[in-house]
Amino acid sequence: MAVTRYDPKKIEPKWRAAWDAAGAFRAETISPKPKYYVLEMFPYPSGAIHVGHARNYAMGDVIARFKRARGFNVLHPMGWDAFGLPAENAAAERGIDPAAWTRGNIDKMREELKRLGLSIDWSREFATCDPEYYGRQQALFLVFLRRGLAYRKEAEVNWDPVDMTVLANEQVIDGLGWRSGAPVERRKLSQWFLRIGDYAQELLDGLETLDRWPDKVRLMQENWIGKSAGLRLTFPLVGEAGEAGIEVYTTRPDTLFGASFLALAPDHPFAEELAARDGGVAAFVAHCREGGTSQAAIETGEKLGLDTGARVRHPFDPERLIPVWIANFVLMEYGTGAIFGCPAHDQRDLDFARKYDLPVIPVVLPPGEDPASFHVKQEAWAGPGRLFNSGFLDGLDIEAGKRAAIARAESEGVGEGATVWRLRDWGVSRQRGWGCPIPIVHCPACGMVPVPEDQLPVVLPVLDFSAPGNPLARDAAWRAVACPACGGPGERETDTFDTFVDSSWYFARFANPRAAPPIDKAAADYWLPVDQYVGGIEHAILHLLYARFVTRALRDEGMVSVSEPFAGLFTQGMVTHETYRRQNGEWVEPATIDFLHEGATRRAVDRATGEPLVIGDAEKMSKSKHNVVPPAVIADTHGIDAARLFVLSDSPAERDVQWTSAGVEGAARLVGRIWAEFDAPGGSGDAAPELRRLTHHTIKAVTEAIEGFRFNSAIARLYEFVGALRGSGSRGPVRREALLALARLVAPFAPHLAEECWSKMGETGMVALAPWPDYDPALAEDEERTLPVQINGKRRGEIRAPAGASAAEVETLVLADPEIARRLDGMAVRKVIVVQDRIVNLVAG
RNA sequence: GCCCCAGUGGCGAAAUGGUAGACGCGGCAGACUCAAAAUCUGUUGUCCGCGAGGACGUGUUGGUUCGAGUCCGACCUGGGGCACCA
Repeated sequence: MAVTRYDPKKIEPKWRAAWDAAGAFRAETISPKPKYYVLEMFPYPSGAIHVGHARNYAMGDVIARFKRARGFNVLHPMGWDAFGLPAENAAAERGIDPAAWTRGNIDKMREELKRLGLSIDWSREFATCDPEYYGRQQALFLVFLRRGLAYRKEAEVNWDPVDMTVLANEQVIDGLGWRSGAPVERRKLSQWFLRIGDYAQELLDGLETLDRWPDKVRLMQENWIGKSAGLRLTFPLVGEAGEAGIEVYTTRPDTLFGASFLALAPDHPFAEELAARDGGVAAFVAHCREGGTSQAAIETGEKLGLDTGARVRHPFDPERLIPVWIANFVLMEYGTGAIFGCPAHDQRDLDFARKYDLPVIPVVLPPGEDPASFHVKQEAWAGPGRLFNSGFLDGLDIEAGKRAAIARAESEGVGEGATVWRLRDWGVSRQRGWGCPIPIVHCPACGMVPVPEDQLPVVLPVLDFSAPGNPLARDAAWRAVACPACGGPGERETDTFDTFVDSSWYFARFANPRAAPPIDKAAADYWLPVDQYVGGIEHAILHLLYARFVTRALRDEGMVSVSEPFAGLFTQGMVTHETYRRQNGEWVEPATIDFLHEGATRRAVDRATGEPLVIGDAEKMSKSKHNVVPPAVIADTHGIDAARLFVLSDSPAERDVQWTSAGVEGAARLVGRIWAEFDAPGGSGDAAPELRRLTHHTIKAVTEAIEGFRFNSAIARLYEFVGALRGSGSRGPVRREALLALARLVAPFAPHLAEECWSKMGETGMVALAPWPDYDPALAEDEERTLPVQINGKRRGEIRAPAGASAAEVETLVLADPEIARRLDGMAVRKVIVVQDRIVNLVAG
């Protein structure tokens, strides 16, 4: 057996130093090889790498190392999504500079990441808080401004009245500010928006081309974009002069004759107009605003309405007058901010009508119902049927009714078919200090003036978080600046960009991160799109949609050539860990626990006190639950290779994996067994043909598994191969071929081990740069097959047949087999089904 | 409420419509050891049988098929996304 014990603590750092020294993972700028761009979503520098990061980057690394071995010029970069709230919190709590805190975290995490043995081109590293990066982002914003894709409008923010600061949505907990505990108010501020809506149709259509994205993500984006087709039409106001009317949007124009009220959003212009002259309306509108739009208010919120007294005429029946209400459930941001209510065929409208005693007029007759006796009681009918009580629409089905109603509205000039999107324009202003400053100067004479490109970057000052609020807004010296247009005194914009802006173009910057322009066109044309993007499902919508939008906007400016930034997307699962609590509910660290096994049951006790602990569900690792396992601890015990093998082997890559110490020990055993094969002198027997076949079979299986992201299956094949290698007791050139193949197959998963094995075989150069092993398809399969034989679908025996034997040959063999004949027990064979090389089924009776 | 996904041994899981449970964990037995740990070997879906072997078995229930974990219908359970979206 093995002569030496495999010691990852010594071996792993040795090979990392060797890769570094050789610059092994530097991507070539110009190369005759085909390119392959692998990218994992870049991390926020929180301060520590956890096992979840390790799994994420290990997956990308497997792909990167595999593609490199397959002859691709691979780009596998790393950077830092470095702006954001945690730095501000740390700064406020500890009175330190957020920049220094972030830089410190980056330095720490870079070292931890390097310990994972990732094949990253570190020469391209950057952080979004580098002025060299965010200054170029400011230049991109100028492009958006120039193209009319950026604009300013009033929008609501969460305002903490005690801390006097704007809160991010995640800082509002149950309607209260997370620090002050004060009820959060809605405040209107003038803010910057990007016109993602201009690209709604293209972003929707583009999803069809993303055939290497998970269906789930495409579907989520489709729903988020939320295209809906309907009718926009105007109800004329009674007693108002001329064209005055209220425009509504509906997806159910077929039910127009069932309209019994109109409802306006509380902030609808006409509602505000009414409020200005009617105290009752004003009070109601104010009341609606108070309730706010907090999650709790919406979920438990009562449907409230107020009859304004105004009346409109039905567009298809001018004699019919319809009351105009204001209702708290109507949103100004969607459609026209006004709806018509058809209580008979919409549950929410029905609830509202019952509450305020409005008429319920059925206009869709469900199949099998009698028009004379059909009534809607407490449940609206949203199903199919024939229209009735509906004038010119009578007798039509719902779809025909929609078309007819739209056609009539258009011919009479009262409305038109319209498309409405759920997708809203992207609000990018944040009233935060630790972010990319928006490059605008407010000048009393010239208004809003963009900072000219040659005056970029607008650099952040040293931020003082000792007082509440946005430090940029408090920094008078930083704010004061000469107007770029007139030279008079101006003030800098104090909003910074949403951090999603930072992450929506970084992949293009990696193509040449030291280039003078934001994006080096030639380099981007070579590297983009990202061939394989890897990240968490939590970014399925926002980050991935914003990046798709920004890429298109930059394409229209001629800065990149692609429309889609990410050709392939893989969404990986999380790493979870069991949780442990004392009887009093306190969380306990796994490292301080002893586990007692009694047969198949397992108990946890406190190592120090022996107190029995409650073993809870596996949950995402988090500090608050004390179930975090830092990779450094694993590196010191089992080695990083074992950790990489374990997190990739125990579950399919897209699913969560539960971290267990037993599981890592199993992976560490595999590491030891692989090493033992290389370290052992070899057996005395010779099973050459079988080993040769198994070698080729394993190469084929592992290759296909990696290509399909089935890393768990790939590693299972490695386990089998090592087990067979040990059992074969083989020696000689066939064994050497098998070991060299094994080292190369292991390299993407356990790269340090693979290098050590490779060098043990006397190979020069590094396995990280060695080509992937080829297999001979003919050698990968057995020459003779065992075919199960079924009788009437039940397995009743098996026969041996040459690979590729024809149906007739197999049939002859089966029918001649005495055991099969016995099992047939005199039954006549009516039909023989032969699936080549797989199975035989006899239909008998 | 709408949309989507998943249910397979004690556990994580595998399986182009073709031998269900590969591989790992855990368990059991054995080897090595004074002993333990580590390591190695064997075994391990359930039931019946001394055994050869047999029956059953992929959430439930129907169907398609020579053949269904896989395809289709209904239902149950769990998970995810969206949500006063007109």
